[in-house]
Amino acid sequence: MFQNIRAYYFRLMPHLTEAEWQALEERLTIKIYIKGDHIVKQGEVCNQVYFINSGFLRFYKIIDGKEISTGFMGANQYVSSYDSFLTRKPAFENLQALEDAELHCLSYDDMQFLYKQYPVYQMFGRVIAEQLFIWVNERTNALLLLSPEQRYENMINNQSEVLQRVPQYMLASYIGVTPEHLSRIRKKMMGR
Amino acid sequence: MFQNIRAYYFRLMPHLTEAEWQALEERLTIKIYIKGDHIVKQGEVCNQVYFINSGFLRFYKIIDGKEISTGFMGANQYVSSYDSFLTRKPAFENLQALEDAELHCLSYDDMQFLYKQYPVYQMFGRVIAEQLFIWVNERTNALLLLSPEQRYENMINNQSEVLQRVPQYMLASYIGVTPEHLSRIRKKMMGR
DNA sequence: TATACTTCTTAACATTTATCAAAGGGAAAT
DNA sequence: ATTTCCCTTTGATAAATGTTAAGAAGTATA
Repeated sequence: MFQNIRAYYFRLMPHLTEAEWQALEERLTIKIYIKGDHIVKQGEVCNQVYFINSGFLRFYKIIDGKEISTGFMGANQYVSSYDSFLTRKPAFENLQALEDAELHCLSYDDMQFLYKQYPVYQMFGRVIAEQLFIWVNERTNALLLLSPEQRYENMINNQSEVLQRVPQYMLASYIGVTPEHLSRIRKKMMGR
Repeated sequence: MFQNIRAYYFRLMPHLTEAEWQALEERLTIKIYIKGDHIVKQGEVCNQVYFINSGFLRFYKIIDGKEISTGFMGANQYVSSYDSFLTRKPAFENLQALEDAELHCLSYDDMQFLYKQYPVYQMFGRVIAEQLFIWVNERTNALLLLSPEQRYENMINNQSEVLQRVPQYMLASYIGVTPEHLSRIRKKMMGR
């Protein structure tokens, strides 16, 4: 049932015991979403962290009536409106299934329980937060230091799965340009 | 000697014991930097986390021969080239004292020791990483969703200390525009 | 199949921001 | 007091990106 997420945890924490794992496993729930469904809506507090067993998700928000995609995640990744989850404040973003998805869910209360009862999960929380920090930090640098064209090239080189699964107009807003401009960038890059 | 950082830790972890604190305290070292000094240089691995007891620091990097400031930090803040510290890879950024500074330092090895020996510090590492994530996440959103003018307004409202301590051309690169353009933004905002 | 719908492309034009150059102002040094 | 240096402002021009509108290509739906 939980092979993928189990492998994920044991890879991250090789010394995790079966007892510790079971304390987690018995708190996991499974949710199925179909394409287009919302897992978290802007304005709600996010009460879960999700492990993507299968499917493909995105974060997006509406600004001035326009959709702006802010992240894409596929199978075997952890995902959450983590700032909302941590601060217990309403989420700024929507989390949506771009393809049918099976998620394994852990609630905020259960996670706090695990933190308290099993110190090893403090380490898990630390490593997750560290990875998220590293990831967001890279994204900030890309937005501050690279041109839209360079950001698109980065995606081609490092996130080709996203390119294949996501319509171009979502990509455009993720890169920080209009769909029309991304189209021009692609044309300009054709020769290479 | 270590009142400030001590208060910081106990505020973050009210149940910290004296024994746990002392294990940390005896591993702290003090370093003094004068205005202009580099604490971490681009290309070096960052081996310390720093607590700013006094002074003012910035991160910056050189791109195409131009300086771009990527962060400013003042007293009673934690600071580190944290992605380099975590990944043990060379830092992408320079960390520099903009004013004379006294830093309290903890090495990577000592931190790993504390993580292993005192589980409470796993929680500390988690909370630090979580705070960093929330902070960088906000910055990403500002860069993706706000205009340069709005980003400058944000700094006026939320980081006025930075405005007072940092020359305008450093601010400009932090906001993501040229110094000339920031000057025009300021002119345009004069009326309000 | 026909129709509607969504996405992508293209073009003309508008706006924002960068670049380059020069001048002004203030602080530190002589 | 004068000079020098660094920072900021200003102006003219150029480059990058957004906006609007239209059409093309592909896909789902009746």
